[in-house]
Amino acid sequence: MERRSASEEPVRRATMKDVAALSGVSIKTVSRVINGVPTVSDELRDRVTRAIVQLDFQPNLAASSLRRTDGATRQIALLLEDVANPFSATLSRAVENAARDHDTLVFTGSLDEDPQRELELVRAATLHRVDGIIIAPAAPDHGYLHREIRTGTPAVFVDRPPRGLAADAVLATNTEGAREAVLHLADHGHTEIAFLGDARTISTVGERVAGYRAALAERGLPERPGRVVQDLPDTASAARAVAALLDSAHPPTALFTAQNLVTIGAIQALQERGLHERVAVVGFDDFPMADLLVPRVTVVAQDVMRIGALAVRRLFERIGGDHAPPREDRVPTTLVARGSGEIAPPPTA
Amino acid sequence: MERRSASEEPVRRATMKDVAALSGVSIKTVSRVINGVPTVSDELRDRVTRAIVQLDFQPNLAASSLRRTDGATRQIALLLEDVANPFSATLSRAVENAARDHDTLVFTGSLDEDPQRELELVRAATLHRVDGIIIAPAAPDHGYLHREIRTGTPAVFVDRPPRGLAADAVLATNTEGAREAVLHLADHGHTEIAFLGDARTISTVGERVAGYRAALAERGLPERPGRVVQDLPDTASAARAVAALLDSAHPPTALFTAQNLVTIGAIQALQERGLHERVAVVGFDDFPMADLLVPRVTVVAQDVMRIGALAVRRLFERIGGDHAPPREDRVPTTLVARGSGEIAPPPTA
DNA sequence: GGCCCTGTTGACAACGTTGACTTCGATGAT
DNA sequence: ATCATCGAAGTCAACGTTGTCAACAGGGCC
Repeated sequence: MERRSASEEPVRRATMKDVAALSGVSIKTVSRVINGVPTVSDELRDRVTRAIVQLDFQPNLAASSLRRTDGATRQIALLLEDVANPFSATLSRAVENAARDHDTLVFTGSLDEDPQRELELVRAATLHRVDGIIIAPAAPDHGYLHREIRTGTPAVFVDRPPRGLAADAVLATNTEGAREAVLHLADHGHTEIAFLGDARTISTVGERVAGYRAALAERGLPERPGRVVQDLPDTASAARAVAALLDSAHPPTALFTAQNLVTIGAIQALQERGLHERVAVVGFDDFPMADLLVPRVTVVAQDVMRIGALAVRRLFERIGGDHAPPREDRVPTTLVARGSGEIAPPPTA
Repeated sequence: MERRSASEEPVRRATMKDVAALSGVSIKTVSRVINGVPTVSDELRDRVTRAIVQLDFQPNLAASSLRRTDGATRQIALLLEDVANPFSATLSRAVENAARDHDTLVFTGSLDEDPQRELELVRAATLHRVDGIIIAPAAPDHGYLHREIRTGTPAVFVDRPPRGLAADAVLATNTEGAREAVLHLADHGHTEIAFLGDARTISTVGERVAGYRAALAERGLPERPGRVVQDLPDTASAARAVAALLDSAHPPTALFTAQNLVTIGAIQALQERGLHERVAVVGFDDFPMADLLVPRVTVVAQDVMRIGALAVRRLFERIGGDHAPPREDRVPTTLVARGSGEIAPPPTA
């Protein structure tokens, strides 16, 4: 009768030494087999391979990266606003997929728009000696990253460009996307179009405002005072801002909402007043369920998978030793017309 | 005139040796200061601390975990169905927050319901010597994990229990939640309630069917043939299944949709037929936008943050050396009535 | 047959850190 | 004054791997 099964006992992991002993070769030869060095005879390679399988040997990556010249750890960090929001989650998936091709694992971390948290997470990432960092930054200045880049941890920015630092960036065509959204509304007859966006400290907001203004100018429309509302941090404040606009002397007939949560807040406000079939809305950034709402929501969608894939490619070029000057890639947006952006203005303005 | 700035040159990272040299002590003393060993005089501690700051020294975690007896790497893996889906994303956030308290970074990986991918990712995780694994499994059998657990990588299951392996699990009260949902529909007058779920290989589905049947029995309602539809892998197939039910001889007046994507597919199908204000729906799992749809969607919500926090706590107990028999924690669900679940059946049945 | 070259293998040190042990001087008891 | 004791510091080896270099065997060439 067996008591607590012997298999419960913790078991030591096999090392190269064990593999070497079992296959009757030197440790170095095991190392060569593991790393695919060609100058190993077929016979030894066979013996070693069999021993590896038999012992379920996995090389110790820590020891390996400690000794190797490049010190690669096969892990990168992905720092995002919040992994629970759709944009970040999709990006995370894109990065994971691309990193898989490089046999690399991805740490994800959420910054919550908190510069302090950004510092901590970058610090944690370098402590773990990640091979590189992809970051959608929260901090207003990224000079602090210069030190990390110099010590061999390259960084690629996504969604938002670096400030106070020359580094690679993969960004959406914010200005063009916003312009297209507002032109779309104008071309459906709207002359009274409001802009709603989140914190103006976020550089994408500035670009989107610029696109909004460019479109108005292009169609010869005036920008009325109070029509550009910024610094809306969440859904609720966006809803309040829309309510205030609708109560103003000259309510807009169309809204361009420059961010996800703002779009949702705006829709809530319109629904509450029963105006969701009357006031046109185009949002920046697609979101799940956008085509289940009534009306279905027209958006300017970012190609998030592409952004992620490009960022990873760029990062691995840097990891591979590319020292070319930093580059900024822009990924085009797509207008997805679903209904809310095609609502015509009321006949009498 | 300076050419390419000297600061572009890669810089060697400081080691304990550098810190020791600068502060005039032995490497061992530096190690003691880093690890907070009390038997260091205040003066030396001061000198070392200053040198650490001056050199921006960060200990090499790889070397440390290589040498330490416990071999801790301060990283855990979180393997999920797909980080881009809301349940997984929220869980990911919960785990990240909890892990932060342990100065631990989190690798996330997506399994896509692919058992092969699960094996690969677990393998990658142990290759990186993570301190532990939290997994929402895809594979039908987890015996393979026994080896990893024995070699010192504990695993905690979330959302779905382990099979063929004794391991900790943190799960929702699936049966009770489903029962509550169906009772809710019955108590609003429905006698013709359909069940729609995803792949029956997923154990949660079985529990939810059980809850459905329990509720029917409790209210003395018969289970009509064809009313339990399973194996709906995505939104589109769920929509088709609902369409088929509505076209049947005895269409249900209420739907219990046992998973996120199924709920969304069902709503799409109802919207297409203009029945979304006629047929009652209660979904398992909350989802973003559920309260923006018309009608707003009644759901049985899981406390995902709690599940994540419990899983991390349990994992770190294991990492800390707890050898108690595996435990299964159940986290209660909450019914959130929003409208779609309170639609009454048509007067004439 | 001797020499050099090539191709395969192994011995050894080193990566940066920590555990075990030693050293040294000061303290306290006798 | 003497010796055991203790605290604070240091020395050394080891963790598991890889880079460097040396050793060796076999083959082709003169």
